[in-house]
Amino acid sequence: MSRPGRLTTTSYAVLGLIAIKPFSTYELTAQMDRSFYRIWPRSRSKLYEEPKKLVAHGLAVATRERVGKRPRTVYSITAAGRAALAEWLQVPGSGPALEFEQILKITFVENGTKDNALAQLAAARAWAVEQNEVNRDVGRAYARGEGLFQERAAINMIGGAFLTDFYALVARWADWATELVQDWPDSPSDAVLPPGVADEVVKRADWS
Amino acid sequence: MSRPGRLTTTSYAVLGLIAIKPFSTYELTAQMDRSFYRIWPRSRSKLYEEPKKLVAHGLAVATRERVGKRPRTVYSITAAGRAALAEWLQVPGSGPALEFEQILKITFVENGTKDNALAQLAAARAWAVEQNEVNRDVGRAYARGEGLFQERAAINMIGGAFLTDFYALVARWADWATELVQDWPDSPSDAVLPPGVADEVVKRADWS
DNA sequence: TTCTTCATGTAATTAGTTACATGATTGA
DNA sequence: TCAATCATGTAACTAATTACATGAAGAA
Repeated sequence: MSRPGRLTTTSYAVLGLIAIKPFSTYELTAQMDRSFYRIWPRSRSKLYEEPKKLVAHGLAVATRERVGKRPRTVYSITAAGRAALAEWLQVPGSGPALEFEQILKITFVENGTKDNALAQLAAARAWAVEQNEVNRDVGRAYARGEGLFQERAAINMIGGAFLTDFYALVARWADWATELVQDWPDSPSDAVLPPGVADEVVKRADWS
Repeated sequence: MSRPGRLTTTSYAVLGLIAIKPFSTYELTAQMDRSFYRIWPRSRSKLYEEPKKLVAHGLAVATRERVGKRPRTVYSITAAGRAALAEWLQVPGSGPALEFEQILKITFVENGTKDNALAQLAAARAWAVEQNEVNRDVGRAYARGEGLFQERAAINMIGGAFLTDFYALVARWADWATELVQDWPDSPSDAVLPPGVADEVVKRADWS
């Protein structure tokens, strides 16, 4: 009776995809890129494993097809799968978790130079610009009615708007920080906070 | 000569901490919470392993002390360690990675109810309020000159400001999304995008 | 003196990534 | 017909988490 591994958030993410329509594993990886990769990043190879778990739990069924002499597997959701999804949606998800290596490096920049800090900030801003351009183009296409799965537009907008604002935040923050750091002395450990800056930032936290 | 594992970003984060001053492993876990946990979250047990790797690489030295009859280990950085840190600061870090399960659930909420979506949004807002209150209190204490390691204030402000703005973003986004979702029909799969919303969001992406 | 919280770790397990391998299709 | 790219996976490895265990110190 081979214990199938426990279902993880990633399992449900895959289950959510095949709830839209059946997908082959390869198609799943493509869909991940477009649907949840930016809020739930996982490697491609995961998407070859997870569906097997779903099948073991009876939440999906696998259909073997062949393309030429090459086999491929298409996964479809079962009734039990839909029920499991609905239940999963009822349990509160966890709040956002952030990994931000560029800030981490700035946190320890006293062991390096002011230029190191400026470079990390520039990289962060460039990252935001790049992400934003992709995001904006997809959004525009969608607004023109060109996107895939248009019937999901209202739902997708919720997450899309968050990312839009997030990229803008990263860029604005990088600009703000760059101005501050430019006034630092060469050695970051000698940097002092200009008067008023701390208060101004604290004031931005005054909404809750 | 037992191959020590490769150094990861987490290794350097720990190295950055002991560069401030020597810490015992337990103190390291406490420092992590206050310094980098929110931008580089790792479990406590990691902080018992990583220093051993640093020692194996010659970047730190371990001093065995005892408290009563109980031993403890204090780690200090070496000259090679400082050099390694400085070098690490020169390589560009990766951009922010986000994991946001609440949005993930909203993405697949067509398999559930409108209330499911509203509940996820409420949870997200509550999360932001909670994080913000802690963050704001720490910031205020710092502004009054009460925080630990005040000499690092200018540096810490950079990352602190990002988090401040991030929490505000999450809350404002949740409010915005809640208003939208409240107008949905009961079944999320029937939701349609009100005219103008898509354009308005796309416009917010128009800065790069 | 007992309970709780602080302090200090190890062991077992797993989720996830990186690297590899190769068939099918298309266009130059 | 050759190269490039799309499609389809497996295997090996490891970073990270969860669960467990227990001594010290202070409070009640």
